[in-house]
Amino acid sequence: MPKQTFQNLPEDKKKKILEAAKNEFSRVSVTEASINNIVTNAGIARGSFYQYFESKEDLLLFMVSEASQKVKQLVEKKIKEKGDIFETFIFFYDKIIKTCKDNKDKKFYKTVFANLRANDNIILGKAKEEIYDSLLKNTDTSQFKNKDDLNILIDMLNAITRWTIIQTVTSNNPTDIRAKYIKQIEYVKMGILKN
Amino acid sequence: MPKQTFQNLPEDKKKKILEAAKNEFSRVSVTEASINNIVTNAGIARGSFYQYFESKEDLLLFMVSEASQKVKQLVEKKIKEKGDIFETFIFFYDKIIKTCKDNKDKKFYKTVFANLRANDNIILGKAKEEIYDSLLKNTDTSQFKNKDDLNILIDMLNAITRWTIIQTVTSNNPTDIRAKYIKQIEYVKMGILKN
DNA sequence: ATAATAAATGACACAGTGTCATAATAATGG
DNA sequence: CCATTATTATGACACTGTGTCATTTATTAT
Repeated sequence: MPKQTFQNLPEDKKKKILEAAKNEFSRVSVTEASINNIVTNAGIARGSFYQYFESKEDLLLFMVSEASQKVKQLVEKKIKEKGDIFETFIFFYDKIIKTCKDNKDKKFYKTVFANLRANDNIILGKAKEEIYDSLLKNTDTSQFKNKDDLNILIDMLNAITRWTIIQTVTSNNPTDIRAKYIKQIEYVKMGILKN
Repeated sequence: MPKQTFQNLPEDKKKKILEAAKNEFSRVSVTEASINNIVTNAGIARGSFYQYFESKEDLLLFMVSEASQKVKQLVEKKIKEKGDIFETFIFFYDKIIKTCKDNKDKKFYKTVFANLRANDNIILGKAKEEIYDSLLKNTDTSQFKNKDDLNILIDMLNAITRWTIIQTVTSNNPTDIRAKYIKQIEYVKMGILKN
């Protein structure tokens, strides 16, 4: 998290810094991102950056955690509505894709998602565990063959969804990727084999 | 691919360079890896590195592509035996994990896998497409509800397997991760819901 | 032995890193 | 109001790393 010094800053200065950061993180992965570029574009001194943030990773995490928090709330609402975990994952997928495509942050999210580490989740930070717990607690398992395997199911849906999101954001024709995704969910529900 | 100059090198010199590289790539991701460290440990001049390789990415890809090639052959053999795609994926998983745990390259593979880009596959380079084609061609779909969805199934199994491999390599108690994985495969086959 | 080809070298100019002593600014209170 | 204290801003500094390239060294062929 950013240091107090950053929180104390006037809004327009914060905004300028975050904008410069967004540009840089849209250009390249966080590892390749240059703090020099950020401070130059934000019009602050190099030393100031380190007054505000521990590192560029700290800054990026802060930038995405707001969005994570929003998605988390929507997902929690959804699972509580009907307890349908499949529907909720599709809802989650659609929300993420919408966030990525809708606005001027498109490039930013594309770069961020494409450069996630192998075991990073789409949702980073504590929101991740909170969503997981919420799904565990609120999923209706009455139609499941085995209620004890909910966590296994969640892991599986997570893996599939994560991969699909990355394919979608990275690719050019996302429409049939979504269709594939829906089919995959269907197979998880009903199985691929004849009985 | 390494340049001809590298291929021409005497075996022991090649080996020394590859060893130094393996050390560095075990330490940090390829992005963070320092060519300086590699050349120092290999006892060659900085300039020489660029006589041998385009970049450090080039070098790393070369180092993993041999292993990829081996796994590819084993997987192709397996799918041709019985055409059972589920069994083949589990076989693939086991092979990869074995490669990772067995030998002194443990740290190397762990670092490599943990630092894959979001849309990198476990198998990199052309071996990836070759495996995919081989699975498409040799899978027995006679028991499938819908034979046309084989590619969708492969994508799904790939997403699950990739995620599981990364969890396994990254984690400390890999045993129950494998058990979970087997259950997930089972759900893909038979479905999670009661009929 | 000599020319031609291939391999090896490290200095060079450049870009970026995190730190830190110091300077500028703001806040507080007597 | 000024003096003191606390907060914020700055950029020079020492460092590590980058890719290039003209030059040197070694090898091969004739």
